[in-house]
Amino acid sequence: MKTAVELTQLFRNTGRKVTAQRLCVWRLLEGNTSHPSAEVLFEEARRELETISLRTVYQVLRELEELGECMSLDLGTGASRFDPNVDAAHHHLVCTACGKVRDLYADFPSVEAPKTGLDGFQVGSAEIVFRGTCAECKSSTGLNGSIRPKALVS
Amino acid sequence: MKTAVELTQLFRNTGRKVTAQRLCVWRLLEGNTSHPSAEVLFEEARRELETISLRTVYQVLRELEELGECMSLDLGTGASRFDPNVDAAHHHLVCTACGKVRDLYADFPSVEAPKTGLDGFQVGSAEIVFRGTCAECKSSTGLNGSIRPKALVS
DNA sequence: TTAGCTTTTAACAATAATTGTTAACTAATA
DNA sequence: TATTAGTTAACAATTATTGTTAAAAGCTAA
Repeated sequence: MKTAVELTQLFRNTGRKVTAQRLCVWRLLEGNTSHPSAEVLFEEARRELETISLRTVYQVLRELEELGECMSLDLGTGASRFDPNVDAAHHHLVCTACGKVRDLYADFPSVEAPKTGLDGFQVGSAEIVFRGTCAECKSSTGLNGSIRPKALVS
Repeated sequence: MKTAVELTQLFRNTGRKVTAQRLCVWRLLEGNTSHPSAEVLFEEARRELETISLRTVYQVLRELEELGECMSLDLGTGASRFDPNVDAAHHHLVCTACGKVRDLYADFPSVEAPKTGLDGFQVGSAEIVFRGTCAECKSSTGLNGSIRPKALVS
């Protein structure tokens, strides 16, 4: 987790200007464990910077990703989710009812690709996605909204 | 893996007519380990049934999914991939260069969610996605095309 | 402080995957 | 064979995301 000063350095060092938008998106993401989508970040950012555009949020997210400050996750919830936690190895719990994503810090020592039977496939990373129902959705009457509103309702 | 006769029964038993389109899509998927997208299945289906439409392929895939005959996978390759292997526990190797998906049959005994620290999250399934480079892409000069052409080129 | 260059914004257009819609046609089954 | 379900074509629509353009705003180096 970087400080604002370090981030500023990083922007400068990579030939980028230190703008309110870049800092804002980064600040909203920093230490954020809710895995927000671009849209959600946009809404939050607007509270601080009323004129920020969704376009800029997307741009900044992509930059932060290029800089290794966050990663985008494709968890089948419709939109990419952004995770600032790029250092610690962790996995994800995805609620199939409401789309909420939680981190799971657990060591799964056996999770490494076998040496044989890969036919030359070179494995770089392993991600585990646990799917299920979060506490709120379990106790609710199904009013939480679904993970992909339009796609699943039909 | 069902036989054509069993599939026919299944369609009839669920009040569906046994059409050439339904059988065709199912046949193309049956025992198929290439995790094709709807588009790919459409192209293959057209060789047998020149008049089949992409719309119908999507419809049939969704039906087969509802019937538990296949599952759709969201592996970050842009389009959903369809897997007829719904019985045997297995995981996936995804080539980040060309988008190819391979099955990985390996037992990862430790991969089950911990009992504690879940805060009421009820885990239903665990999927492991290994990302890396397939043999062909490793030995190629990068002419294989990327996993998400438009999205990654920019 | 200003000039210059980068960013942002707005306002669109575009793309890709997928689903919805309608009407006409075709085919399965009772 | 009549009925009903399924298919097709031909679109429109949706959602997430990126591209584009021109104008305005804002960093920053000098």
